[in-house]
Amino acid sequence: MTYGIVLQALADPTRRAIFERLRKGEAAVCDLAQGLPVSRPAVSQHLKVLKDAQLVSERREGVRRLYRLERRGLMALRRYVESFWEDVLEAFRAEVEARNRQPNEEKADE
Amino acid sequence: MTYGIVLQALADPTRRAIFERLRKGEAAVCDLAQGLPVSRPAVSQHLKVLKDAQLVSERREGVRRLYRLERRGLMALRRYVESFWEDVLEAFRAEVEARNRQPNEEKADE
DNA sequence: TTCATCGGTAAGCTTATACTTACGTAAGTG
DNA sequence: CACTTACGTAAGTATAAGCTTACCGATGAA
Repeated sequence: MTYGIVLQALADPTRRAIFERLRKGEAAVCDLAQGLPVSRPAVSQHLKVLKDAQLVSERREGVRRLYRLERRGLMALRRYVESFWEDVLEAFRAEVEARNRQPNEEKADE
Repeated sequence: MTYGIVLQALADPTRRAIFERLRKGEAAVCDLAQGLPVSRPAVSQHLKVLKDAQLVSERREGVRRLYRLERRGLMALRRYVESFWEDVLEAFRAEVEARNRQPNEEKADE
């Protein structure tokens, strides 16, 4: 049930850019802001959203705060997508099979 | 780069409700609207977004239009999530290994 | 202490977006 | 033909969301 907030967090392009940047390893807020067309406070706000979605986590080192990828949010999203994927594949298989069985007719349900 | 539009489409709760409803099989617009707290035109607009994201497809049957799940959008999202997932898992394994090598440091994380 | 750096938060603005009602159109029915 | 049903779209509106600047606390160095 937590995949909703994850999807919403990843819907924004700037947040995705931050998220994808963290793939290369942890980074401080000012480092992240430097590669983006938005201000540092905007990055802070985005990081809060990502953190609430458990997509990133934070660690303090002196005066800096290093952000990194966090597994839980992505795991929730993965579960959601995979369960759907199985359904979609199953529906696809059933459709192909029905088509092969009766290529000239419509299929009945169940 | 088509996963962006997919994420944005699935970020909205009403659209997710529609999407998840179609798991049970195809449905017409009026059927979908009946189970939702929004008007039928709103559902039509949401379906357009889902269709643009290749998450659903449409088929006409008489005066009705039956919508169903479409694989391509979900496939794009799945690829995105899986590639990230591998990175995250790899980072996690590396972290665990580093922790095991030097168990004396303070790592009271969990 | 004083100063600089890092970064979170508040306030305000602006655009995006999700919703509504009203209307137009295509397909089936009497 | 008229009439109904099913949808999509246009226009307008209200709220959400992302951005900015300004401000403040926390940390570390001189």
